[in-house]
Amino acid sequence: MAGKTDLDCLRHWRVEIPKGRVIYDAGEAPKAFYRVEMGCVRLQVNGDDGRRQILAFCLPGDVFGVDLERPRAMAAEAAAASELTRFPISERLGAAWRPEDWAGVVDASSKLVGVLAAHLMGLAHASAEERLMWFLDGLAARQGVNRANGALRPPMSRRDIADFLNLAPETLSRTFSRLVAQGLLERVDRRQIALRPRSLRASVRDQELRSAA
Amino acid sequence: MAGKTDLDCLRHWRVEIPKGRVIYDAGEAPKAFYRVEMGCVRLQVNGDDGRRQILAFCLPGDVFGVDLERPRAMAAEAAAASELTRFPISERLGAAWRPEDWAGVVDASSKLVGVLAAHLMGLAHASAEERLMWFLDGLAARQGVNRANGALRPPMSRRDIADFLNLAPETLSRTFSRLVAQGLLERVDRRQIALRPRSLRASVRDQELRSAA
DNA sequence: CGTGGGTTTGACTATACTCAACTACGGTGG
DNA sequence: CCACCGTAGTTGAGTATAGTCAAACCCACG
Repeated sequence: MAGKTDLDCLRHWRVEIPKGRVIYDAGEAPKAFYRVEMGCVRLQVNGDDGRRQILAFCLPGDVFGVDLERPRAMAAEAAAASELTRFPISERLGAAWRPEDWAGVVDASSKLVGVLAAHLMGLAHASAEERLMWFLDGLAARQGVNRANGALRPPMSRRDIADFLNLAPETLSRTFSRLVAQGLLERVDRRQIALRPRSLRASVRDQELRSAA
Repeated sequence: MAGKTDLDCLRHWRVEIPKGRVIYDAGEAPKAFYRVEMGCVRLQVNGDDGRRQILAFCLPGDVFGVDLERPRAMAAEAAAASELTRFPISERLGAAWRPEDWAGVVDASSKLVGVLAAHLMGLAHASAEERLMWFLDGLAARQGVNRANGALRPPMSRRDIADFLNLAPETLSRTFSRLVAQGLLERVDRRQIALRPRSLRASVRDQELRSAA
């Protein structure tokens, strides 16, 4: 969702958002779009029965809220204390925008489409273990890992991850434990996780199968 | 996904697509976007294991393929014999486009985001019965029903519906039967379905509960 | 008239959910 | 500084829902 073009030519400023704050809600008229500079924002749809589905996590560099001209289809909330750049949308929407600006917005929107498509695919026909590994791999690729020990530090709560993967929090927790038992993950400390490199996983699986046989 | 602005000012022409034909594939460079005039197009992601997830069905009036400037995240195939309007994308992407044209593209893209968000929400935490009713309600709202008997005629195969709802075809079939048994649906003929109006459903549910007690 | 793909039904299984208890951490106040 | 409390997370037992494998069926097609 990172914009390739230079959005900084548009009017913008920084804002700080505490954890849990609603940035915009579903149904609102769009007044701005945003870029994440620090922290983590979750895009979500809230069901009428209190359930929620998290559609995407936005990390530093990601642009969100570009679905203009209509009531917001989703809400955006800070999953962690965050710093954003806010790009207000004027009434005379984009009349002064250059083609590059439009292309940047289309690009961001297209990226969101790609992310949602990948998400839908990730959830489809995948077991809880596969979903979690898919999520962690994606997170590691986007946010990077500690070079020393390969540790990963998800900025969002377990609850958020569960709602993202469409799992009950209990199932997520159990799945974590199972992956640790299989040697695919390691708990570095309370909030850090070390991922076994992809290249080693096949052998781990083999051991698993051999010991089962 | 219907474009509000007048896309017809852009260069375009009609194309006919037989059922099952691939319109574009995932990973391709985008060469055009399209509007459905007749028939039905499915947007899908194909898993490496032969599985596929259908992300959206595009009906007459819907614009798709506006995710420009990047390899396609998804494939588009004709779910039924279709007629499309093709809008080619020139190399000098949109240099000659007016702001309204850009707005139209952003609008179509935003709508797709909304559709995917709704889809993700529809699949999340919903039983097979709820998913199917959600799908049929949505289809009836978009495509309309036969005024005489309220019958609905899905243009896509059961297999497509199953892949859209992330259900096994067998489960979908069973779910149809269960809803018919509950009186929420009726099979008019082989391919037509009559939906019980929303206003009557509560009473049907009540009967169901009373007979169970 | 025969063949074949898409669809329906059946029996069994596996996976994730629910309900519930328990634990560990972080923040707060004495 | 330590005790307390509340929240988030983990673990356990039982259940329910949808998936899998397998077979029958039906209409459309040649």
